Amino acid sequence: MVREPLGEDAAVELSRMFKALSDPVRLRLLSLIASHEGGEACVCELIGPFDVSQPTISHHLKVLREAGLADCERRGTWVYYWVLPDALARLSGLLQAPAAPATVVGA
Amino acid sequence: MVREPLGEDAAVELSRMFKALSDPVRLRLLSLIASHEGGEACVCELIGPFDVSQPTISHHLKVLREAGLADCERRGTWVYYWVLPDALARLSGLLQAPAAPATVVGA
DNA sequence: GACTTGTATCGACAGACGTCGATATAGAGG
DNA sequence: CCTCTATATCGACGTCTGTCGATACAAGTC
Repeated sequence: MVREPLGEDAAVELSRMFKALSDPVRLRLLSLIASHEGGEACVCELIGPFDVSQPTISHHLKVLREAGLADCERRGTWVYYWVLPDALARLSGLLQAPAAPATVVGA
Repeated sequence: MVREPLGEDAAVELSRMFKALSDPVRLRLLSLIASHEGGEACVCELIGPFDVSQPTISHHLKVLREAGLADCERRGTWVYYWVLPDALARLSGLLQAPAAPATVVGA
């Protein structure tokens, strides 16, 4: 990001991912999933911690999935979600550069 | 983020910063500023690259400022903007952990 | 002071977003 | 097959957001 200006297409794609992170409920969902044992969590464990309804949680999980930040799988009655580390790593790397102006990260 | 669930207050604050990154124009503005010589750019250089009006660019710059991602200073007729690296580094660090599950980053 | 250029603010509008209650779908178990 | 639990989808509602044109403000120049 600090090396060269972001292209228009790249900016559109990246902004979609950041938009998925731009809601407090979704951020907490993501961190609940990521910090959960085994790196995955059942939806039924993700409803209690919030003051919003079950359909709203389901909506937010869908947004995270469609942004490519998480994925899920049904196992019997339950659905389990996990974070996609590569997506987060990509965003992290994008923001990282400006913070270390003197550090040679190359190679 | 992977260590422990994000608190409600922290999530609200962080989501505000991510929201500032959730628009393609703002992402490109930020990268234009960051990649500009000297790490800062005059507003007059930030209008040409976009298809939106000058008031819209001014609005987006204000959003970046209010999110704590950038700051500005007037010098005579012109106003210069620069990125606040610490803010980006904080977001970067938050997203970084899940990407390196086996790497010991501690110490 | 009048004029010009650079930047910010204002008011309006269309579209997107977060939320809800109601309801549909999926699978397990009687 | 009926029921129960878990999850997703639907339709509606109020609010927030990105955009614009018009205009205000700031600073330099004549």
